[in-house]
Amino acid sequence: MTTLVEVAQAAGVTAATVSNVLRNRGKVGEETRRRVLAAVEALGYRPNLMARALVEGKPHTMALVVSSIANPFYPEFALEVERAARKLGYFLLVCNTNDDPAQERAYLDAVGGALAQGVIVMNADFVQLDALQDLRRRGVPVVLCMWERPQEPPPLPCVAVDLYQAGVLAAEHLLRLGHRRLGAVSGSEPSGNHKWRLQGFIDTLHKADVDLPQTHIRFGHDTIDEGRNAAHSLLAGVPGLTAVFATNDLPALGVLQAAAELGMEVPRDLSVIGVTDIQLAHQMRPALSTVAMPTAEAASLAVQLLQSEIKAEPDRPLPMLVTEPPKLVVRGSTGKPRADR
Amino acid sequence: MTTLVEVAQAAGVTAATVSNVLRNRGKVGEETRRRVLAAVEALGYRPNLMARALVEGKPHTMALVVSSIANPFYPEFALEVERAARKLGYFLLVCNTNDDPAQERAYLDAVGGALAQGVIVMNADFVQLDALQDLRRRGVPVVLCMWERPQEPPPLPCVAVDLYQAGVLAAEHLLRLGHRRLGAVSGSEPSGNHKWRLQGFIDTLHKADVDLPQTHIRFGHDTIDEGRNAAHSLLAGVPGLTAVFATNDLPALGVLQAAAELGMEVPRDLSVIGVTDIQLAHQMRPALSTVAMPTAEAASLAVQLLQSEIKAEPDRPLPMLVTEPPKLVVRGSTGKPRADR
DNA sequence: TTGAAAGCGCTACCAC
DNA sequence: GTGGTAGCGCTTTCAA
Repeated sequence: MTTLVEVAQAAGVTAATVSNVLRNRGKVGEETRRRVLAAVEALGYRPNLMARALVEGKPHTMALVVSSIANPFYPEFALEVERAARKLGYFLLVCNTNDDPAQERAYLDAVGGALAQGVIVMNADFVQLDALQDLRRRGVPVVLCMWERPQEPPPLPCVAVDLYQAGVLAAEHLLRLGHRRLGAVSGSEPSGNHKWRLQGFIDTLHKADVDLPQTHIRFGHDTIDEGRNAAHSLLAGVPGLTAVFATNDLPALGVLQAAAELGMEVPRDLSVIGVTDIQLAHQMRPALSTVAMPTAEAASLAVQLLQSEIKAEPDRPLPMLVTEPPKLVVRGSTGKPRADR
Repeated sequence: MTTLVEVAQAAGVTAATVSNVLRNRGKVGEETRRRVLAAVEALGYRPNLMARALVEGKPHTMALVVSSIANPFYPEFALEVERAARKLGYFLLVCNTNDDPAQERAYLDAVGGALAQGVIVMNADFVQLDALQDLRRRGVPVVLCMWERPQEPPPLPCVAVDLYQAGVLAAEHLLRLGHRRLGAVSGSEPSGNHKWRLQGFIDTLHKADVDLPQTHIRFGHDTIDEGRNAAHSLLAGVPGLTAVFATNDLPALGVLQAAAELGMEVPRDLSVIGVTDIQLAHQMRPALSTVAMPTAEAASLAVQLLQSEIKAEPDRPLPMLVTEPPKLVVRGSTGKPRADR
């Protein structure tokens, strides 16, 4: 590996000068600069980022902790985070925990060990808020992203999206279409993150004097397969449903499949709506109606917030950035119920 | 941030001893060790990875360069690479280039600057083999992964999968079912990476005296949407097709959708087969028949190969690791053609 | 068994 | 403008 000193020797100057040239820190003669640049080129020199990070006291890296990169939402989100981070001059280290607490700890320790200057953690059912608080107390900038209920903030700096509102929008849409017999499929456990979305849905139905009994709800995980299974159970257990709200797009796609398997036509026999608007939502046929999260905005806010945490005084009050509200996106999977229902 | 020296002071020893305790480099008294560990715990000390990397001459990091993390294959693959890398004690830095050469260069420069010890680059139409060779000449360990034609190796260390064979398997499967009027949708340009798969398909048909004229082939990119469009064009332009081979799963899913939109039932009216076996392939309905790539194996071989490149002599001959051949996976999207066709 | 000291490659500060 | 030099936090000889 070529080092600064070698370049300096080749150019007949000293390391300090080479460094000045490379960082554009004024004070460099035009001819010297030329010679240095030539030497850099000739030797194929690349500055050692580790050394630079060490002396500057910071690696130019942010970390993003996600639970499962296999869930398509995360790559899509990571893409946006990376874009935002790069704009600010950071590399992004994607840390995939596979829902394994040990692995999450390992990554957080690494970040604590200056692997990155700070970390964005995606809010998920299993995140250990106290571990994150510990990390923050030790001085590591931490941002929790995609907190779902701005009204009840977590004990960490966070980016929040009002997803109670997502449930409201979904319910209003289905009610407006005339649905009165509804079911729901949750992509998390009853006490999990999706509870707000579900509550928004239920509350809105109630206001319209439509009931959503427990028997019309299924809980599971955030996958197509579990959505399909839940839908089979729901459609078999509760005849006459005309619409299903899934708390996420992946289970919503599963519901779509279950409907197809049962010979139901969507949206004629069953309307289906999800939440998030992942790419698959519009790529499927029928395309999925959904409540879109402001993904790119959340990603960019998270990066901004992390940067401000990196620069912030240690004991300022907990900041929370709230995104635009989610938005209804109507596609082919929702429609009026059949007149005979 | 707590440093080694602070821990040492707290424990009443010197930095060297703390280091010895932490690295388990023998020669430490039982009681000293205890005191040191206590101090580490009390101060919440985490070793600075940058400093360690600097003195050891290597960060414990590998980089993976992918063109588009939005393509679901890459996250699935990255997951396996990370798993394999972690087993060997490396962190994985996922570098997403978005098919942007400038961004790719930036990442490769960073790796050249010791951001990572070496880099695995996913083979894609746009990878710049010469840029990678330059990097390698500069002493950076580079592995090209998913080279599609072991018989014609690239000028870099690589992990190859025989995907000509994938075309062969797909063709044999369709022929065996009785298809004689076939079409193909390629997820890359005619001269792109998928040419081998397509060639395997064509050659195999020829051997069975079945022709695949140029008019039965559409070229595009590796997405659902382009697959759908290509299929619409194909099915409109060539009536009577009974089966379509897509060189990748994503376009294959697009073909499935186009068929549905045209009111064709799969596999009764049209058989569809893809290549790769991404997760979506079995999650869709009908589930997609496909030729599965040995993804996990390729990932693990890539990591192994990179590690051996990291340790290798500079001028040894170019290594190539070849995976198991791809395997046919029959699901619901292929079947016999209708008797009247 | 423990300590002292020399760097790893770089930046930043202060002389010249 | 340019050079010398002191560290950043750590590991690793080599002495004690």
